[in-house]
Amino acid sequence: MEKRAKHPVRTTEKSLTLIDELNRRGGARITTLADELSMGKSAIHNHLSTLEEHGFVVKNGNTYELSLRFLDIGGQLRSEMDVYRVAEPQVEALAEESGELVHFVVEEGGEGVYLCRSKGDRAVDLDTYVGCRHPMHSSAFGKAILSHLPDQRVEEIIDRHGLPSVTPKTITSRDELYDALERTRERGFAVDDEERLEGLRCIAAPIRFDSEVIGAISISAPTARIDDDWEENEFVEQLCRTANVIELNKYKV
Amino acid sequence: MEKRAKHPVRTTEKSLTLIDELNRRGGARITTLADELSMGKSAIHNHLSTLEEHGFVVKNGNTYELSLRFLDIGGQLRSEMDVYRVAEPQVEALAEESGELVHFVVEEGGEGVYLCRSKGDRAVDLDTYVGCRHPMHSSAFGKAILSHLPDQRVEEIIDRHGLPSVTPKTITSRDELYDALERTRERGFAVDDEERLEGLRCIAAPIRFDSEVIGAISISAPTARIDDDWEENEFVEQLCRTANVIELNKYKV
DNA sequence: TGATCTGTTCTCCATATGAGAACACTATCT
DNA sequence: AGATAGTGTTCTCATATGGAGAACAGATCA
Repeated sequence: MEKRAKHPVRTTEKSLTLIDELNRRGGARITTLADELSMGKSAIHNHLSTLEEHGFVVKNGNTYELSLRFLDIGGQLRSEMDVYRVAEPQVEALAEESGELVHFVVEEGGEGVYLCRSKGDRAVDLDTYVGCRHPMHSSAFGKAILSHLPDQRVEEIIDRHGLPSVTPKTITSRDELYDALERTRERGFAVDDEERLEGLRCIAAPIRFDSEVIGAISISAPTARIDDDWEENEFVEQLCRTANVIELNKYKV
Repeated sequence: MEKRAKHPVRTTEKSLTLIDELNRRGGARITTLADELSMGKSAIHNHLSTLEEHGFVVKNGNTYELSLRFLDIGGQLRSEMDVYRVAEPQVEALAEESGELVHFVVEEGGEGVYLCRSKGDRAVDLDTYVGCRHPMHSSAFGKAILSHLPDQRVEEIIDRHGLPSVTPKTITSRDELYDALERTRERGFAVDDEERLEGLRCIAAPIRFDSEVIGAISISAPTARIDDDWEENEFVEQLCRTANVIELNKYKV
């Protein structure tokens, strides 16, 4: 259900395309961008100097880069979310207790967005970063969240993003996904058994408030350290207890 | 030395103004924005739906808000900085060791940008967040960085941002500032004695690489817990040792 | 049910955009 | 050093396009 703007502002779209391209390349020169995007040099120059004047772009020599203004805005958005403030210390505590990699994730636009990340002392070093996005169907946190969204939302999300496969075990059909969500609801937590990265298992618990999901917390570890007899798993208790603490603390805010 | 674009793209400026306004208000409706910015409703509608289509804005009911896309871009910028990757674990370690609030900051556009923040177990709760910006002259980290920048850069920064006062003790003249920078160079670390917030003292050490400053690390605590006989201060050794570790680890990247 | 808020769509003209050419630098080569 | 080939920047003007304003469509309320 991609929404198309009826009257898109083409000039703004050009600026946003430049931002995307700078983001992708980690900075670029005017000529490079002109070649790549087949726009005139003067146009690019005008856009970039406008973005620079407003602090969204910085110029190092002749290379333009996105500025930390994005981190400012993003950080502000995050710090204003009640659930983040409550979850952040708990994520750290769980990372320390479990020794593994712990994330806190919320959903936006049908994708999962990592808001917190904390590494325990033997944690694997995934290439996630605060703010990065990941599809819902191929992750434990995604299934934890989806399992408490109305079916209609789930459909919208699938329609929008599809069910792209990233490993041989990724769920790629609607039926499989709905089965997995059903099992997640029964168990109270979601699992990802190498569906997102081979050699990696994750478990995730939803964070609910007033019977609405507002995020999920997850533990990621090598297959060797997470037993796939889920009910017996030592991390499950730690995870669910932490999720519960976050839910309860949320009431105090 | 504010750079004015010779041929600003006015349409882009309008979109950026909207982003600023949404940022300031934490979301707004079309009518509100139209009244506040004295633009037509249709114009605002076109801009916002364009921004939404490109994922920079999300619509909740009739309220438009900035999306976590900003956190994505900002987080990516941060995670790609070598110095961040090296500093982050050290900031956590220093927070744990000192028990206080520790920040890692870099300079951009003449301001300090917080890249890391970690709280020790008795840390004060400042309203800083990852990505937030603060003037250089009224902070320990700022003076730590300025003290290793060429005078010409320091002048540019003062010209651009002035020396605004935030407490009675804030440095407000160039002479005072240059004296403070001189003392900082002699000591090897910078101090802020209630110059930024009454009741708060900070110490900061520059992080240098190839004789260039690339950031600073700081400890903040209530005046009662930081002795103003700086040379005797227990935190100084912890701080400078950590700064040194970061500088050395940076070579390995 | 009608009144009064919203947001959305449409049309059309004043206006801002950007291609392209000319210019000004800077670096590199001979 | 002087020539050459890259840059980024400025300028102009024909034309695409942005947005005011009006009309429309939903929502919310009395």
